[in-house]
Amino acid sequence: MVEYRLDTTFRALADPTRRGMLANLALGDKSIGELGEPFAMSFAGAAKHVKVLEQAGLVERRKAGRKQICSLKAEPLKEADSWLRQWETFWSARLDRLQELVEQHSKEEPNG
Amino acid sequence: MVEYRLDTTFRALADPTRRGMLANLALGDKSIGELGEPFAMSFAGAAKHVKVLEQAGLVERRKAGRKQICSLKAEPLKEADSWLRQWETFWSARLDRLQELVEQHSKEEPNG
DNA sequence: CAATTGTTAAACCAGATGGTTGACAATAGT
DNA sequence: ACTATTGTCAACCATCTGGTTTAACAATTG
Repeated sequence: MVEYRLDTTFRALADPTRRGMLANLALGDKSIGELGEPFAMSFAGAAKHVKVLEQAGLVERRKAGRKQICSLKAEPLKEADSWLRQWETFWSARLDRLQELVEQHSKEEPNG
Repeated sequence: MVEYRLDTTFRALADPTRRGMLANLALGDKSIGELGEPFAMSFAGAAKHVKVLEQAGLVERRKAGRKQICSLKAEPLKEADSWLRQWETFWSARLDRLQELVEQHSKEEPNG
């Protein structure tokens, strides 16, 4: 369903600069210049990061005069979270024994 | 706290082969050969993916005779999920108006 | 039309990724 | 000891990344 999008979403999130930009956008819309400002980086460099976020569907741009205002689009984050929650049982301590049971079933070689 | 680990975790998840391997591991422990089998890929290629997962702390290996059995470690997934849930309010429809309010506060230029 | 501001695009670089092949090591079975 | 199985490692390749600089384009202001 959204499998193909997980690639770009997770990739976009794999960079601290981009996560920082998202955090910044959470406080309100920002221009590309404003987004890049905290990161001691060239404008073009910041613009590349924004483009990655945009291609992942995490930010949307709209023109406002000569600026382009970026706003957060959380939908892909929701999808990524949905995917991650599939694994909830595996980090839930109460179900550690379930995992052990699964192991018992697939285990073929005895080990000491 | 775990910020540095988010980099490697999200990156590891950004590849469909590796997500597939994780899904496979959820069914029980597997050797590297078994993990690579479904992907029509050289053994060495699969081993590289496993290494990425291992460095992200998502799989753990233990020797069992001449095989090395990989098992799922969900802790980093939990951390990634915790990070994502910070954004829950932004994809929750009920709080769309909150986002609008934030926008109002940071907005400086009127747009038509 | 010119100056300023905001953004895009292109060329370039070092390093990482995803993949291959081939040589090698270690274990299990005969 | 030999062979088959399982895995490691290094070399190699094409492509992507994250970053730079520089130049060009677009829109607003004057």
